Amino acid sequence: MSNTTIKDIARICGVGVSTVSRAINNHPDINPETKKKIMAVIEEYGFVPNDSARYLKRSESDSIAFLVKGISNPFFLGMVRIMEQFTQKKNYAAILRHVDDDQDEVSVAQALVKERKLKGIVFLGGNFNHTPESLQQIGVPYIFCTVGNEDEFQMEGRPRVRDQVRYANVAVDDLAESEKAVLYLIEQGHRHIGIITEGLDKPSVGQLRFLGYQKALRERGMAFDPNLVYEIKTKSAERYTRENGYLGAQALMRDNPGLTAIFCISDVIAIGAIRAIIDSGRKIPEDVSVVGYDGIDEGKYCVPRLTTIEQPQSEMAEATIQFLFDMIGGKRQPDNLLMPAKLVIRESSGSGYRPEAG
Amino acid sequence: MSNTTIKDIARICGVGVSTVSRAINNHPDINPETKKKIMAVIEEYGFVPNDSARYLKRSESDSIAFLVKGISNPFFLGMVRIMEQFTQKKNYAAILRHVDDDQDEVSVAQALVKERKLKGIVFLGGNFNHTPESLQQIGVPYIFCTVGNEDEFQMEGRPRVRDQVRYANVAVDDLAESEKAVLYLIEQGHRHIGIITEGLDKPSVGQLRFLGYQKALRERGMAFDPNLVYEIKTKSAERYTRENGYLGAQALMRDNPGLTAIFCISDVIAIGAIRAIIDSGRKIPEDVSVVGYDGIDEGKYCVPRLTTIEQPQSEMAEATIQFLFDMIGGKRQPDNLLMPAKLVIRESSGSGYRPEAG
DNA sequence: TTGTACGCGTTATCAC
DNA sequence: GTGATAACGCGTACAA
Repeated sequence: MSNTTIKDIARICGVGVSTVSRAINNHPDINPETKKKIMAVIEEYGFVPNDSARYLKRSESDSIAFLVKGISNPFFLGMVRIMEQFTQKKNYAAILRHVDDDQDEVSVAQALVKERKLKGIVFLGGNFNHTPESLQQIGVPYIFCTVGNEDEFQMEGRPRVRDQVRYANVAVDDLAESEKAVLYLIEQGHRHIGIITEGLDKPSVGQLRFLGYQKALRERGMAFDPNLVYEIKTKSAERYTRENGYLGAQALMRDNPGLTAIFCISDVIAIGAIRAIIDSGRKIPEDVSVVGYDGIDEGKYCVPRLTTIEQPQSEMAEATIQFLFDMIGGKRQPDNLLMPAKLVIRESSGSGYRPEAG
Repeated sequence: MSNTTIKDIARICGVGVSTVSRAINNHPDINPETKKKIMAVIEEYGFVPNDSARYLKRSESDSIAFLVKGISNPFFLGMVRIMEQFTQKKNYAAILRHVDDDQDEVSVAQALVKERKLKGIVFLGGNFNHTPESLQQIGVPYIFCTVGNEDEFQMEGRPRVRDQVRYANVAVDDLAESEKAVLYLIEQGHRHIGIITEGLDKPSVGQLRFLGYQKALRERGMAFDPNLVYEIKTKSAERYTRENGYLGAQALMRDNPGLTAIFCISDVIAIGAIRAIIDSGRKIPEDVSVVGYDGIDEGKYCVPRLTTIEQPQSEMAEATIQFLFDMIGGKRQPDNLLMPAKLVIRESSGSGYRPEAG
């Protein structure tokens, strides 16, 4: 039977429930022999305490939660690993949860705070689209990490949430970094630079990186050509896919005979683009240069190796978790932390100067 | 304050707690106006019911859990998505949880069964190393999917768990499939086939696939050469990495001048191997052929495209979840389901016949 | 060192 | 339609 409770164990052992409880929780005030006997019975009957009851009873617990938005991003999972280790060293319990794309992570957070008496929360991924009210109701320190920053969005005169609630945020400056990537391409002599992006119609990292692309062009006095923009519009949740990169590069090459470079807002997209370029018979980087964004492992091994904006994964993870614990300890106020990313030049990009025919 | 309870809401609204409960849970027997008023107060105070208390009270709930072992395997996550949809159609709730590598998934399952009153469980990933006792204590139908099969392990006379507990299992026949891959290479004329594998000292898919490799050689009367085996021995949890594939291929090429093919027990490893081969100045597949195992998306886009054993991801997911619901409904007994995989020949493999010098 | 009794926050079962 | 009240399983004062 699966419904064994602590009472059953107590009855079987001929002791009180509190004694059984003490045995389970390694309390000091218990006769070693009694404990041994109880543990044996627990083993025999396969008794497992009901966590709901435990958490309900517990008034507080040293634990923090990692809420990852969007399944299966290897970049986040690497960060989670680092943060979990840190958490463990602080003798806190780490709770890792995925949040579906159509779920509101702040609601999940609120429920978890109540249920597990969290001390703090780290939000990973997704875009910032929360109301000041919902944020205020979280009730424990929290921090956003690698979440699309709201600051540079085109907000139609809507007041910034940041001005109403002080929330903590650790991120790379998406706009500035993608600007950096495109400036690099321009300096290499590229004059027809395509971009594969997504989410232009809403606050998103895609939008931010697109704005950086535009800014770089403007800065160098280059005209913006909508023809050079491929926007991924898949309905499905997963948009950062190789397939979309493949499709995007195909379309850009078809519509722009003079194209010599493509900036992709993610490495995975760039990998797909590379495949399409090669399949079209063009060479990388001789005919077309490709630059990605993220700095994932795959980009170091693909052929050719990918030039990319590398996000400082471990630094971000450490800064985030340190910040959270500082807030929990009352040693620091919520703040906006911008981390510097690095342009890593590898084999997928090169000069944009062409012998020129026309 | 974050400690608002249903009682507080009731008091504020001037109603009883049961009325509030009815409002929250969309019960029919409630005055629409009362409900509206209550919902407004709940909204205002940001009240969130405590899930621990809910689950504690609830005697049963139509929900099943997906326990994924090992963080971040895109293959599992694709399957989970399919199974979640199926679950939703059956009007069951799906609970997705990660299990750390050093955690026992069966223990986690037991706790979850108690806490959330599960109807069934799907275990994904990891190796089968459970005792009959622990399995029997789960108490609800469960099924292993893509879990290292125990059947072909070298068990040193230990009785098979399968003979003591009838557990359900859906998997690809790792041994037979990798045998298939190696037979293909032999038929292509390869006579010096390396293997990059892992976990030879313990029951694992690595061991199984290695056995398939050996069997293929034996079958074709080819001698087994330990020199052609590279075993990944990293301490860290992650062994299926590009880096390990890179290192493995380097070592194999160094130790075997006549090497013309490498079989890798996973696609990710194969991708790393490809990079090492190219870096060494060799051509794929002209000089060295590479075959992977899994059928991940990355293998369809890498350069060259990867020849691999493709596991039937969606078929496995569907078979698994269907089987679980059949068991829940009492319509089917636990059983062992072997799914057929497919050898997909792409660009990374070719003929092993060489002009021959020596 | 051990046992009894209460309460954690919620839902379900009753009466009203 | 609504409001008391008894569980759910556990931890913990407190008494013994």
